[in-house]
Amino acid sequence: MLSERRLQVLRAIVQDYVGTEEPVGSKALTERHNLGVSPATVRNDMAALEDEGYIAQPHTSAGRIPTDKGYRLFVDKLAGVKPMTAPERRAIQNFLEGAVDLDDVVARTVRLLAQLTRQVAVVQYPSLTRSTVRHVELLALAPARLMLVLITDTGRVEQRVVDCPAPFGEASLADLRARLNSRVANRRFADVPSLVEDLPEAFEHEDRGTVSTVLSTLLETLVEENEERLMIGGTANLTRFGHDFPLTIRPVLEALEEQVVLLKLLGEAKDPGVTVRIGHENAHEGLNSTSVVSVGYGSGGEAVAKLGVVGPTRMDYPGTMGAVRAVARYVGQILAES
Amino acid sequence: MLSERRLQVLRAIVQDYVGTEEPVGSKALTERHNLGVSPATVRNDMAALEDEGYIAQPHTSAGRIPTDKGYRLFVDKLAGVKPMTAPERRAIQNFLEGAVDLDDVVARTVRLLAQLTRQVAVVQYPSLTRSTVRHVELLALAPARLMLVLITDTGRVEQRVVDCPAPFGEASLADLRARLNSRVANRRFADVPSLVEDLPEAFEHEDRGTVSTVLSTLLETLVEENEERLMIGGTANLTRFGHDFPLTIRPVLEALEEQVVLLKLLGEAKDPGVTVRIGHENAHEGLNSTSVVSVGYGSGGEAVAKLGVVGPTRMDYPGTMGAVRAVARYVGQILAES
DNA sequence: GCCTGGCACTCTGCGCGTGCGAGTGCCAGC
DNA sequence: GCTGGCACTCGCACGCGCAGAGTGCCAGGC
Repeated sequence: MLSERRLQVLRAIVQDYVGTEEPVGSKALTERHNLGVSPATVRNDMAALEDEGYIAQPHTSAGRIPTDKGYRLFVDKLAGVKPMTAPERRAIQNFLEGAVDLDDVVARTVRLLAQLTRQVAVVQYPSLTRSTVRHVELLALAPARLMLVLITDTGRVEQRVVDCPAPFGEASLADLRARLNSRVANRRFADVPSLVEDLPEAFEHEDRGTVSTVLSTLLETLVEENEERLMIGGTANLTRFGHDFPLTIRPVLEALEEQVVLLKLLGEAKDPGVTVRIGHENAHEGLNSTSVVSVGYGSGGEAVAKLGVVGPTRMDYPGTMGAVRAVARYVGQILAES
Repeated sequence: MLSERRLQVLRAIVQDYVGTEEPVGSKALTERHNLGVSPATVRNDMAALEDEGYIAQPHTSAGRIPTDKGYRLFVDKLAGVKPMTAPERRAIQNFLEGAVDLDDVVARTVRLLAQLTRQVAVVQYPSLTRSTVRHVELLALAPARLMLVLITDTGRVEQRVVDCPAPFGEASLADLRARLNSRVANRRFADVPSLVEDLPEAFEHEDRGTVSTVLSTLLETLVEENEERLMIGGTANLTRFGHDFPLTIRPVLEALEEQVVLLKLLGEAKDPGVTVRIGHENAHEGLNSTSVVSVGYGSGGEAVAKLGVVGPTRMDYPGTMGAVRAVARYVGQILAES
């Protein structure tokens, strides 16, 4: 177990390194933070911290920089979440309130996050699985061809073309439309399967095939995961990453283009609160020198999707966590209102 | 007017520079291209080309590199469009045919373009203004609140909530829905306004306000320009841009995040064929050291949207133009089929 | 026992001077 | 109008030395 002072030394190292981007030495530490001890003492502590793997030297006779493990300890034990100031919160709220539709909400959120954190922002569209159905619409495109349109409470619209096994009359269509809506409107997606299970039985024998097809298409749409979309922004902030450019940002840009990778990344965060994954904790190789700060957000109490930022492991964790948390909270509010 | 040989020298310079990324000197030129003359002669030609502003020296006693003006001449007079090979064309077709919906088509197109050209790809979603209406659907959300859903032939779905001035009965709704569709289905957006103009007159006086409101919402949706979306990809290719990194790519990344800028950029290309805008020809400052190769594409004979790539002015123009043209052609085919 | 000041050592980064090579411009000759 | 030759100009890579920052260790003091 590390002594209290050593933890303070680690905290000071992280703070200084994040601020200056340069390895920090014992002397500079004692000057900037009043630790109440001399550089020599700090050096001993640093040696101990290095033995434990919390900090490292880029090369002999340079200052120390935190390791992933060091950042982890910092985030878990040494730093809180820095709350946004009141003016900041107002600005967030104002900016998000101007949104006109779901796309706009997401777009604004991305922009906002990128600006606040000066990092790359990733926002997942509100996912289907947790939301509720606002309306289901059925249109006849042809006698044996329907279009199914699903409208969710978060304003998302999904459409699917359904090829029917047999022609489906206008009357049956109206009937199905009405029955469907009376059963599933304002119900949660998760509840839909059991609610529509017995619907085919209410129809004439010749229509049952079509009804079943429509229902299974509907259920497929509900669970469809690969339709999960996300938006990213602030990639220009990658240019502030480091000095050794191309090598560092190339894999990051590549990873950011893989929606799958990003969705997995956000999905991994199970915590109800803000989740931080540091450096090698990220499964994807290209992101081994980045940290991901993410959190769920939702229109009610429940999380329907995630958002977060990707930045260098050397980032301002308290500030970033604060910004991410605040933005998530306000997006949730906006979604609940609309 | 430049002599034939001088044009050849310019062409050789462009080709070599694009290949090597290094200023090209007179000796190297005569070695790689058999111009039939000595380096000294080439030097005279180069001096002339420099006087005319087609090439420049980064510094005294270095080789020459083409200027924007030089590239312009090269593109206009000296280079054709390099057609794709048969296997390449097949690969494009196969890749695009796997798409399941519009989003997927666009996503695949972006990927493909980025891979083929090894540059940043930009694809605009098929725009509304040129396409036709497949179906208009009206749903009652509340007695005086409707949802208008517009489905286009390119598979795009737009929805709007309409607040009515007065409650609108189920019968009137069905009536309006039927009339609307019989008039506008399969008609081009541009024709819709004149086709629905007199619709309110067919309704009872008390419903006319609502009908007008619905119609104006529909028309707004049709012309809505800010709803134009686009997708970009291949930003990782920016890392191959040059040596002087952060400075060069930062503004480019920033520009790429401004949808407005990109839409304008693509919109500027008026030509029916492939359009090339080189360096300072791009209005946006951040793109002054890039070239944009773009072309319209569409499901029928007509262009409904644009796509293109953004890359360094030092790019393989014939190859890029060929790839862009080929991809546009096949996307058009795919859209027409679906 | 822990902290402290001192000291010798190590390593990086930077400025400077040098030599090399690539490329040019010009000129006289064919 | 083309060619070969020649002197000249730069930029760049390399090597050197120096200063500065930082460390580890040790002996002494609270």
